[in-house]
Amino acid sequence: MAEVKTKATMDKIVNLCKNRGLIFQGSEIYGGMGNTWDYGPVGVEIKNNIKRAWWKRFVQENTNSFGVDAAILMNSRVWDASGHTASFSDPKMDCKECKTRERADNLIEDYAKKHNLQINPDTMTNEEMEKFIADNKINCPKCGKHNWTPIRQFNLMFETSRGVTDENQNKIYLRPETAQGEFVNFLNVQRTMRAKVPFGIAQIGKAFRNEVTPGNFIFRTIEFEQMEHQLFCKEGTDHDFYELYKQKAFNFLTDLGFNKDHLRFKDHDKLAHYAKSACDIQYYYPMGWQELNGIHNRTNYDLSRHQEYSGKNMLYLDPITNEKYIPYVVEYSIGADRLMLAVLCEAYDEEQLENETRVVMHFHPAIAAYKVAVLPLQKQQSEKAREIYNELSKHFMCTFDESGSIGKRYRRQDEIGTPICLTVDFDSLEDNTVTLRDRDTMEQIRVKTDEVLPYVLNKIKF
RNA sequence: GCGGGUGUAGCUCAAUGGUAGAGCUCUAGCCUUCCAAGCUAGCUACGUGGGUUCGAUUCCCAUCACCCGCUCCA
Repeated sequence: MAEVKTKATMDKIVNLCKNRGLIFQGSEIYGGMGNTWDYGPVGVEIKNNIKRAWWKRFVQENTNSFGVDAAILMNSRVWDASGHTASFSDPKMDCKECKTRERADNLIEDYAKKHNLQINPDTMTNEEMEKFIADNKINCPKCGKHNWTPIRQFNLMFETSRGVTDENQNKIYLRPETAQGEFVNFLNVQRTMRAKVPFGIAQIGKAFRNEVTPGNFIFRTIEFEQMEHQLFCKEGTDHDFYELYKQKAFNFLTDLGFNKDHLRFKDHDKLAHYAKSACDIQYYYPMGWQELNGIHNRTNYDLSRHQEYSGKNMLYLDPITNEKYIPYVVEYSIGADRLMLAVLCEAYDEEQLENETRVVMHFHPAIAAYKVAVLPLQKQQSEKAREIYNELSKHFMCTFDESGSIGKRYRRQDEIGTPICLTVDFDSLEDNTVTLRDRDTMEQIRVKTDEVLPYVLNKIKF
């Protein structure tokens, strides 16, 4: 692997985002709210463009794929079926002596194994577990002392309630992943789109996890957006689709402008309960190699579970062979916010000019917030520049800036990655030509005003 | 969630038990025909809540947020 180099540091990215209107701390005027971030005027454009590019590649150009937008709040039984209710919540206790945290059920399990006891902590209540640990003097495995806090339930799912609250009766969850929205709509999509296996269901949407984890800016947040594609296929073809989507995922990133040396595949050491095989694509973030997206072979686990829990028949009838089977699922999932962060890091560049440093975001033009910045060289050209701005704005996002020197305005646009600066000068008023200045090369060309639109549209194509 | 550290303007940093100053940025005006020029004027801050005190940005407590480490991340 070639040596990985990047000029981006997390500090520089965070500062740029704050100063240029990309991303602000959540609830900032109230002192903030941990691990939440708000996208500003520039950031929301970039994020939307990222989502649009992804949707184009995985829905629009993928003939046998269909989009959905499922509800964030789902019937609680969904999470029973998915396994989240059981495995996303842990009974934890802290050792008051050495401050380590242990899972109570694991402590009991280890103790039972050592003493050959037939005990299953999964069937015990918290009170029973506390009593068992006290009665049997189970000590802290780290410091050997016995001074535990009471058990506290750590549920990674955000809870809320429906209607007039009656404690547990109406407890529902904010979805901890979007995938179940695709699975529960498998039958609906298949029937209404007359879809034949293999086909895909894609979704972009928010998910929520009540984690205590430090976030690394927008890398890990308690509220995040996932972009997912579930491919439903026949057992036996699953491996080939798994490899295919690994490649598609990788190509999507390189098409966005990622350097291949900043990406790598990483197979999971430990597989989740549903997965037959699992692989991440990692990106070389400022804090090191971290997961950017995952490709999982989920087998027919999810649909089988939903068949079991919902009582609905999830069998697919192959119209040619007349076979009936529950399809396998190859999942491709990428975090929109993580991708946003990776795109920012990848685009970031500093160029040393004569006496100054030029910060440039080399986004793919399709990703840039503004496609064209319209700049009157002097205020005398403002009116003409406004006309051009109004016309171009009908086709894509533009920005207008008439304050400060022209060089300063170029710098502002460089910092948010605007690919084209359009300058209106004296001659423009006479002969209807303008100067287009390229963000990456800093080269300038002179074109007729009616040539601008086709030029830009061609440039921003993804 | 635990331990340690930090918190003054958009940013980087000062000073002070008697309510704060600079540079950059930003805004307005002048000037200027294509890469952060210059001149003039201006906006903007002691994270929040208590306590001690005649008086707290400064001392104390709590809280919130951030940073580092741990823990967690099927």
